[in-house]
Amino acid sequence: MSLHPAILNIARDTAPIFVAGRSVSLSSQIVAEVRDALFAKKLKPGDFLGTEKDLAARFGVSRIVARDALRTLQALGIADIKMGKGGGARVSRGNPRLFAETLAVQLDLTGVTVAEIMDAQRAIETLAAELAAEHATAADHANLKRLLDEAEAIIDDTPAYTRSCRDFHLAVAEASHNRVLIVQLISLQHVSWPTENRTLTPQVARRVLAVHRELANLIEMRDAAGARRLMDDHVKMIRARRVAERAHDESDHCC
Amino acid sequence: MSLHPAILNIARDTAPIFVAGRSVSLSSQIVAEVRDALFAKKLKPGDFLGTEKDLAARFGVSRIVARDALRTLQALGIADIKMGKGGGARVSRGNPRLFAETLAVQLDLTGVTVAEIMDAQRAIETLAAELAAEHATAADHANLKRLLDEAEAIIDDTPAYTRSCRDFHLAVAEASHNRVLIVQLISLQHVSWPTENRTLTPQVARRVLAVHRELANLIEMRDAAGARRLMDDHVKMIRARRVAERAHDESDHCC
DNA sequence: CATTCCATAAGATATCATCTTTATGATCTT
DNA sequence: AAGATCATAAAGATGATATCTTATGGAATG
Repeated sequence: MSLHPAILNIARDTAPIFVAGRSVSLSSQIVAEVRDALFAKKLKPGDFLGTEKDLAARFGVSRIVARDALRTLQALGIADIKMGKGGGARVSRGNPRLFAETLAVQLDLTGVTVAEIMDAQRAIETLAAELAAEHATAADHANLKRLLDEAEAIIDDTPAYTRSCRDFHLAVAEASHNRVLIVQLISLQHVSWPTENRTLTPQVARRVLAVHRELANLIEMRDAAGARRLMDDHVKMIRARRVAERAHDESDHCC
Repeated sequence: MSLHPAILNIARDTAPIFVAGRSVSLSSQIVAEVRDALFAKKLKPGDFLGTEKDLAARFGVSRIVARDALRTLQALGIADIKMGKGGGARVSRGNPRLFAETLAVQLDLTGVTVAEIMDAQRAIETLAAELAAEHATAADHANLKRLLDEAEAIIDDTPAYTRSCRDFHLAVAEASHNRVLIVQLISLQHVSWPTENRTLTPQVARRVLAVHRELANLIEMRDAAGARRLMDDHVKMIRARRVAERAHDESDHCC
């Protein structure tokens, strides 16, 4: 039997079992079933969920319904679907990127401001810096230094330097070894980080690099409180710049 | 024309336009188109996306493909779909609950620990307390007091008291008036907050209530630094309790 | 206020197209 | 002749299409 028993307990009969009232769609019930099985540890990443035909047969529904359910599970990042022989749906390993985009969409739809995002980013990054100072490994220290050297080499290439700075901040979060903070930072960067940094002057770029160097130093010296304070000030500065940029954009659009 | 122009620029011909290679599915291309239109501010919440038939006709695909795309957009929280006359798909207003569940699933799939979640929660809640002290309105203060009185009345009803405490923490986040922090806290609570609190003694419950009262006071007195410090200690305490509970559960399962 | 009508999503069924893995077989090389 | 390599076919799966029927929700109608 390829399908996990947890999935089967609802599809125990050949006849359709969902027909009562049809208050919610059949596909959403399948989705709920799989999600709950996941939370209940009856399913784990990598487990085979079955092919479209499998699911249709087991739940006593048409292939369309099974497809709808798999489309939803796929969008939710719960299932990975492969085409071709040996294909079908499997329980996904986590997908931070997909999740980051989902958050980005939701923040966009909610209409949050840059200030709100940057404040949340400050919350995440200050703790990340603190925990990085406590938990960073030699590999983390080396990675931070590599990024700093790379940044210094491309300091005049504004787009590349901006990307490098983003990677440095992410590397600090990775050094905290807290995957929740990492995922949240990726999400927020996806929304907040500019693709082009028009107001970045060489002077500012050098000051930012100096702060990053000091931050890497504090982390390596395991000065958690110092790293937290410096990151706090640093992100406050970034926040001020972003808010100013946004205000400038708005006034541009008005005129 | 009911559909937004941004959607149309890809469906400019009657003949199928996606046929080249079919390297990615037609439905995913429609999804990408809508998502990008959203990010590019060509679409905003409430905008009509069209009915299944509309989309199928405009993109030159079958109704099933349009369905698949709508299923995905729905799962991503981008589209709301209504049945019946006058129905169809519209761009969604934000849906924090959906998002919270998505995060919960991803954290589950990634296999993060309680400690990681509680650390992230500390980051969010300490800043929320700080900002609440700065931005809370009279309505926020009243809401916090109402929740405290409610908690005192039901302090012996453990499940209800646990829920009330969760609501208090959420109310603090709401008093910060930062929607990103609110959404993130909802997500984390969805994963971390126990449905039943077996190790909660009356003594601990009273101490928690006292801390909450002091926190509400500091917020009302606009003592941002004090509120932050107190929340920091409070969440650290909660973290210690949760980690201990989890360790106890693990050992239970082993024996 | 209840009823009817109708547009719409939800669901079912059948069929074909396309993709991907796997097995097979022919050909080339040693 | 044995083995390696590449082309090809088969099989199993999703992707896509067409055409139905059914359930639902809203608005017009009585």
